[in-house]
Amino acid sequence: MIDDQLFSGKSTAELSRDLLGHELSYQTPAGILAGIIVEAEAYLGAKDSAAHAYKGRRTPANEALYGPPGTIYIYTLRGHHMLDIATQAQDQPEGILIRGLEPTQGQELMLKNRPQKNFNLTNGPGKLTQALGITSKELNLLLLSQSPLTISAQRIKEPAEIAATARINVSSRGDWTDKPLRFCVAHNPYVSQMRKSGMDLTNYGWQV
DNA sequence: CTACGGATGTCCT
DNA sequence: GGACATCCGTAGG
Repeated sequence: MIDDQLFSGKSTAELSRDLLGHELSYQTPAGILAGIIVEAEAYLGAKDSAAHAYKGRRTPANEALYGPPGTIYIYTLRGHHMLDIATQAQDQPEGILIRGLEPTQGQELMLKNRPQKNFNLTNGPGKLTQALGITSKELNLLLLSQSPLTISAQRIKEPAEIAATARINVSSRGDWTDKPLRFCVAHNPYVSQMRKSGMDLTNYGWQV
């Protein structure tokens, strides 16, 4: 995939929404692991009080956000690895956090990496990296196009409905706390914190 | 099935 | 020494 094709000319919020339904795949020596993106959050750089680059904060740890579109940003939070993609031009530190995946390939490997039941396999940002076997910052700062990670250029599935909500575990950040910058496939069971009663177990929230 | 609180590893101040 | 873009087990309805 050409990174520019996927990321050009759109706001980070639009890109987050558009990524739903695309397939993320990871080529490993043991095999290919892949899943459809069902949840993503946008973080809007220096002005966004919930973002790592708020007020232009720039450290070795968040350097990847300042890279060109398609730069992989891996960071750890309380011992878990998070997967982000930088979306805008160099030195414009906006990015997308991938928060939920519906597995499509390599589920046996995922279960080996993360022995958990049902949707618990990949329904959260720390969970999906564990299932994929991303246990280091090895991919940090790489471009998607130069890495074993790829995102399909087209949607594999069409969401029946897209929900936009406040971002998860972002609190007390003024106006930015409640902005609807989290996008997910409504009723898909691999969306984090999805209530059982809200799940569509027939079509998983996709158009039929 | 939901809500809550403790565990947890880095990074930055 | 504090602050986290989290996860899981347990307790209670």
